[in-house]
Amino acid sequence: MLTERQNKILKSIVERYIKSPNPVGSKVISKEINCSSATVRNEMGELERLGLLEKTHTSSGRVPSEAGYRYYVDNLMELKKMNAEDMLKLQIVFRNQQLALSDVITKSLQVISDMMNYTTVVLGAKSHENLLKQVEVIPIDEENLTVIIVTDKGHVEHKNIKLQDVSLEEVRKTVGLINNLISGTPIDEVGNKLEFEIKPIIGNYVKQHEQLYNAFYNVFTDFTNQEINIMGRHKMLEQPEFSSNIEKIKTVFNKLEDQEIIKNIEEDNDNNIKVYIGNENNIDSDVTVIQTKFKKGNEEGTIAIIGPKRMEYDRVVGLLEYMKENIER
Amino acid sequence: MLTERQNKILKSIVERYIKSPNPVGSKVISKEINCSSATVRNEMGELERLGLLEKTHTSSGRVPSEAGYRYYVDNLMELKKMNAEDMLKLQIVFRNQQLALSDVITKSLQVISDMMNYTTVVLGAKSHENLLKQVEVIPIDEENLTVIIVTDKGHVEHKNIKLQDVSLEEVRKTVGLINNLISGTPIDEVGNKLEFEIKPIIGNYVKQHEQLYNAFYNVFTDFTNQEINIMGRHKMLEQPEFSSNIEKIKTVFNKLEDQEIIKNIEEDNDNNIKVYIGNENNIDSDVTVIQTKFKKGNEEGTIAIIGPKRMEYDRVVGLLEYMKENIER
DNA sequence: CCTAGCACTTTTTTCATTTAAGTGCTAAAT
DNA sequence: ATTTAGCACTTAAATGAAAAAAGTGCTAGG
Repeated sequence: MLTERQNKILKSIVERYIKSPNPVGSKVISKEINCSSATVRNEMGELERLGLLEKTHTSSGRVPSEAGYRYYVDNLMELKKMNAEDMLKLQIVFRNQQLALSDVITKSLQVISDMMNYTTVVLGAKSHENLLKQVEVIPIDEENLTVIIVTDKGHVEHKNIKLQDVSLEEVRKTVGLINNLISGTPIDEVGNKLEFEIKPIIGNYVKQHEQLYNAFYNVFTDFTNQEINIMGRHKMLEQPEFSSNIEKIKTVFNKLEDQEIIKNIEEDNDNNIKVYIGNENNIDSDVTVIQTKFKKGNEEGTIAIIGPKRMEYDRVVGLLEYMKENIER
Repeated sequence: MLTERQNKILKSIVERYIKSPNPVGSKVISKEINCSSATVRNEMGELERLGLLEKTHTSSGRVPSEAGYRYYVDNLMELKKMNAEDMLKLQIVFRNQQLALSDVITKSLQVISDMMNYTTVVLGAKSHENLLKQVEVIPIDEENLTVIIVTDKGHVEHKNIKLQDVSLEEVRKTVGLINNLISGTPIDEVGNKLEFEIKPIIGNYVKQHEQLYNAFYNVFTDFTNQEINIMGRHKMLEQPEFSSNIEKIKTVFNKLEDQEIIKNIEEDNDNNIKVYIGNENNIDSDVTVIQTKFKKGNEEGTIAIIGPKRMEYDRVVGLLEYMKENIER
């Protein structure tokens, strides 16, 4: 357990470093806590021995280590209440009664991304939790039609397909079969059921049944199993630790690719706000992911905010708490 | 008019510079054309006076100026026929009979982006050319429903809306009215017609008509007037002239934002392949946009490839020609 | 236990020097 | 009238030495 003074020093170093990314020396801290810089140096040495601080070179000031951030988040950070301005911006979105929940969430995370300069993500429910609810088709012209898929969690997608020598009747009949026989199936198992339950039936009365089956099969396998929305993709460029390092930027951008992100956002078991610092997450050792699950009615998902390790933890956690509250009621 | 030799020298400089971004000196060129470096220097001086070449500093080799690229594209460039490998990759996409045209285009431009390391864009027909064809609704639950909008050009979008105390009947009736009365209207005028032709009618028999009207109004104004697909957004980071300049990257990324891009892609009147070098385009003085309109049946749009000014003009133009051919037949 | 003080380390900045690449121009050669 | 050899000159990039800045660790005394 750290002493009161050590806590104070660590907190100050973390917060100063978050404000501006320069190693923190003993002098500034000594002024702050009214003791000599030598004393602070001794304490810093101790904090370094404990693995909470690091030096960038032998005679540099200290920067927080990953463990240092962890300790800060777990023990030192005080939640700020949101400032009025931020709150106002978000209220405008939340007050809009006409937006579907998923749009409210997406829009407010867009706002957060802009005000914080971090990347934000909304993930819908996982694929095996998304059950096929309904399929609809809208004919576009002779050969093309749009297939709309709705899941029980309210995830909607549409895809265009092209069919030759298949009548609209045949399509509608097939859709009817799908809706009757396999709605309720987890999306990622629909392909299978399509093959073993639908294909044999339509084989009997649809001439181009192979083609029709293939088209629907592809629509369902293309279905983005999980709804994904990434906002402020290139906000990372605003962060000094990245903007000076193109290679880092590239790897992070790749990890933020639409499909990629799913693998990289942690799966949480509970509903609390989680902070994954550096190597604790799957994206990059230099980023922190702060995320939480939300659940309102039958809609659920995860919202995440991704920034540098020196992100404004207190402010972000405050924001997410506020988001969660507002979503869930 | 340039002499034969000047053409040769300019061509060589442009092509060498495109291969690797270093100023080209007189010595390499002299070997290539069998005359002394002094002669080449004289010619280079002349080409510079004509505004086709530039120096990066008084004693540096030459790099092509914007006019130099222009001259190269207009007079010197020889179209390469596509290499077999590139062709094969694209054929796989084109051969897929089941993909709707717009998906074929999007997927093949994705392939091109990957193989060239340039950003690619597909724009659909312009908003006032997109006429509302059909509106459909799919109820999701008590309060939420999905509205699907289809235009005559085959542009489909869906949006979720939330309605309180509005019955499904009322919604369906309203949709029926829209389909009967204002389908055929350019998308960007639908808002108006909604207000003056639909609102008065539903005012009579829908209790929450204000709410219902607002919801539909928003759906239509949110409709992305022009279908936009941007692939390989951060391929720019692979280009040396950008990866060393974060500020440039940021401005280019901003110009490549979804909605922003529409303003920045030139409007062409004819169907030829157009090359917009540096200041000739609206994106950035350091990029070149090569684009062409396509039209097949009632689907039309523009495809564009965006890269550095030193992009591989011959290869890209070849690719676009090939794309156009394949799309239009 | 705290702190003044100092030797020491490392990075950053500055400046001078050298090297490499390439030019423009002159005068001779073709 | 062109072409070319040759050389003085320019600039950027690389190298290196020296000084300045920031900060540390440790010792010895309060």
